[in-house]
Amino acid sequence: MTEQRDYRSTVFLPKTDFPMKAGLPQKEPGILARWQAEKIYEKTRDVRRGREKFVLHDGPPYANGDMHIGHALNHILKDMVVRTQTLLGKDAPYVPGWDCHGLPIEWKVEEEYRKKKKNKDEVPAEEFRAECRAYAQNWVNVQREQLKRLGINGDWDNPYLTMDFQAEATIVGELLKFAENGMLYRGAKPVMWSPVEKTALAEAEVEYEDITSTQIDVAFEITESPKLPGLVGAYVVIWTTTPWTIPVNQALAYGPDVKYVALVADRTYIVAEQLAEDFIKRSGITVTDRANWFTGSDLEGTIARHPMHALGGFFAEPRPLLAGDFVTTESGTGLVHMAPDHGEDDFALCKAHGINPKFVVEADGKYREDWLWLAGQGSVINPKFNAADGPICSDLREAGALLAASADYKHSYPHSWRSKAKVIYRCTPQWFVPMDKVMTHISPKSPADKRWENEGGAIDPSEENLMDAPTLRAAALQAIADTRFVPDKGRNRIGAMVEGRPDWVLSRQRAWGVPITLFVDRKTGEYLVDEAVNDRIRNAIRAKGVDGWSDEAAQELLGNDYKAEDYERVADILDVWFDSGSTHAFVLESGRWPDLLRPEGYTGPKADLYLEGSDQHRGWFQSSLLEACATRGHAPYKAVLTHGFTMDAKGMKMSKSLGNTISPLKVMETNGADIIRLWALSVDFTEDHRIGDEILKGVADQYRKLRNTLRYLLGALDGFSDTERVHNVTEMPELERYVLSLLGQLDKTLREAVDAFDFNTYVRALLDFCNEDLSAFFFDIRKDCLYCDAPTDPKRRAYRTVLDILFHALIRYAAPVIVFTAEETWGSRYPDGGSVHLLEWPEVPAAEADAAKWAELRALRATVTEAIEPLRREKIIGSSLAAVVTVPAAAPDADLAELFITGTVTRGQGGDVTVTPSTDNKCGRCWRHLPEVTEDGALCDRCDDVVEPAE
RNA sequence: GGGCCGGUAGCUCAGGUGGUUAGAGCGCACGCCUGAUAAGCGUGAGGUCGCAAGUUCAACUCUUGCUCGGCCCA
Repeated sequence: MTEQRDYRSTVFLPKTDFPMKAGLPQKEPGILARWQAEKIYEKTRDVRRGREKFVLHDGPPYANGDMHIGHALNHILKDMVVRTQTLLGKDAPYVPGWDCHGLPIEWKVEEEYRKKKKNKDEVPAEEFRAECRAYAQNWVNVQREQLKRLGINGDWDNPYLTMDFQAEATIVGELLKFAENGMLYRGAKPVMWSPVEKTALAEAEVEYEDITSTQIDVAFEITESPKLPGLVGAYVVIWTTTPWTIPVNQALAYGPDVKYVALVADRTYIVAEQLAEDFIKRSGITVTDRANWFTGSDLEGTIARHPMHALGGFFAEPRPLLAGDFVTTESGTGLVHMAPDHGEDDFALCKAHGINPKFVVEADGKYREDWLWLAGQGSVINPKFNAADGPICSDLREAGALLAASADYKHSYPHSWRSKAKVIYRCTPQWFVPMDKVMTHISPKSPADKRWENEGGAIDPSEENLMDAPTLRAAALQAIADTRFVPDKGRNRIGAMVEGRPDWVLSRQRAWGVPITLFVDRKTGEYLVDEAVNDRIRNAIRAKGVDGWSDEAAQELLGNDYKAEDYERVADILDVWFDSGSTHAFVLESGRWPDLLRPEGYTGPKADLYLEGSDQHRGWFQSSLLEACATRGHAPYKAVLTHGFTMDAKGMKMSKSLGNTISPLKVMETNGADIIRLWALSVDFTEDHRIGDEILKGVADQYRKLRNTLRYLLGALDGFSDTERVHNVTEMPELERYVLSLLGQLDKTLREAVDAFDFNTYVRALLDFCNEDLSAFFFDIRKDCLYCDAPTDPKRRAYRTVLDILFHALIRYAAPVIVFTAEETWGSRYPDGGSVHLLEWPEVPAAEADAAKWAELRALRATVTEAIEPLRREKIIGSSLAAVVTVPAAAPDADLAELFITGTVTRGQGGDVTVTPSTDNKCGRCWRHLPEVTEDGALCDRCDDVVEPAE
């Protein structure tokens, strides 16, 4: 036996400096710094200038606190949209923004005051607002750095802030459009009011908590009853958990279909039959007789008197019994006391009967100084005030009207999200946007227009009234119908909300926000609509921000035609949702970001896409929709994409108190931004989804597989140049053509996924292709070719050509997902090749392959590998190359030994696959077992040809 | 309490209009290779499709109830 030679040095192994271990947390900041230095965002704009636009309009996060997992998910999705659209060749600018006004910031600043023992009410409003501005700006800066770190490509140097003077002026301008078009009215309605903050609250600013309240039963004596005269002198019993509303009672309500009974005890009491036993238990009365069963409608026209009627005045007025559909027999007495000041049902029912609110409870929760009962007392949310031994109950008891009182009623009750204090319904003058007023300034689509749009089809009868009456509600519903929703269920959700929502309460009695810049005529109560005045207002805000609206400036703003003393300057500020609802106006239309502008003559929605969490159906999607429909007649967006919420590993909501939060900042520190990105784009974001250690570990594994595919490509392509390229696909081996056809399929799948914003499918298809078709199949089979064939061999050249095509395709597909790794990979192959993120979607060469034949071959391949396994187990063979395989004669025509990575393959008579150990000697270079090899360690013919000329 | 949405292997996800032994990737176990090497390849074990009724010849797929979770609202 001749001496065995080591042929390792003659084998063409992959060669690359690209490390297997990523070290993302260390590497990413460096790549980021380079992008910033090279102004990658501006470069992206430059290379796409003039192309078809795709405008994703950023929904502004609130400038308060660190980035959390929700921000990360949202921005990664946005970045993916922008990057994939850019990859497709579109000009897709991204201008990030922040929501800066509002109560939470105001509260933080006030909190700091309290720490410094400073009294907020003594600080001038302008100074206070300046501190709010600084506070917001600080968090904008913090979040901006955190979002940049995620690899989000945007115009970070020029974000939009709702507190920019330009923004504030535009918001005021939008408000004045509402005013000019009669889309504002001042009304009184019970609104959620926090006596602690002394302000009305938005629904989003209220949270519900379980509390225990005092429940009381109160008797109202009947003085008149036209249908049931026998009831005069009897007492109707009402039940309430808010004793403090009794001093503002103005009526009583019964259920017209509810069955009532008169309980004879010391006096006669009227309650719902079904609730009688509960009442008897609570009050402890001894019932001697039950008489007079009747239905609620028999109470029509009945009048009672207030228990405190002896006080005279308001309390001596009659209390009518009114029919209310909302009265149920689930709890209480089946009779409800009505205080239109303090309940929505109460307000509506009383209004329908001409009973108006009295505005008795003041902003701080105390009764008015001139009120006959409990004047100046309160606060009404104080438990002691409402307690069984509190002033209300004591007075009622003394008047003989208190039948029961106990502090044991558990229920869910609204609280302010900031102060955690109880809130109340309170009637106050507020500014509203009417949902159901016909908008004469929005020209309705004529039936003819509509028919034209429907391509000659008939008019949908359900839409006919929408055309006739373009109320804000109707216009919004039409806009919803015109908008693409991804996923489609979002349409359903926002549609139901808009259909049922009440008028929009715009006013807030706070300091940090955009003013409702209206002058109200003190005599007529009408607000002033004057183009010249409005111009001055807009200019003042543009110059000075919200501080431009002040008493000092009033006369100047009004000009010479009006006297300031004749007008009330409205001091309320706007609901912050109006701010964010107007972002489309000051971001997409202002021209401050020229990249966002649409070409001359463009009409319709300015944004292609809004993309936010599903909670924004009630928030930004809706406020933007209403704002735009009222001012422009259509939605500001063509499509709305919503994502679900991120839960912990068990699917439970994350909360600080549970300690199950996962900070994206921490994940970036330990795993890297590309890992969070891959996570966000792997999960089904249209639903709620999870994150946790195990999940992140899984994502990191997927990342490693993908990274290694890229690393292999880099190594295998070492030294590849155009001279080696095989230009004609038809000259390539069938396997290469097959893989190219698979790449073509992948390309199609990915394009469709981009169009559908289905990033889960996108990432999965990409990873599966890398793992299954490349690593476990193509690369494995061609290992021998790459390592051992001569560099000039046509097969090897074709293989490397396809690897090059794959590299250029995959690096582009992967770039929007793992933005840092893609850049690292690209730079590793093309150190002077610029950024991978400026490239366009790859052109994949068309390649034909017999799909059915290849499916058969791959199935056969699986059978063969399976058949080899027993021999391995019994240690008969190790490498599959040492296996000799017999396959059915009908097996497709192909180089089977090559495909199976085995020794010789022969076709047998039967349909079975059999495997035996090879008796051939093993080539010392390529390790294949071939008959021509004279002894183990000698060369096969191919290797001999390759090695000899080189020596 | 109401509206809407969801619950398929350890993890992430596929499973048009109901139809044979419910799939993939990863992970895991075991093995191979030692020339992608803190890599690569193979084989295998994992699921009463949240639970319970019902409709049907037949349900992961339809209906109802329950349960768990989520968003929004009260």
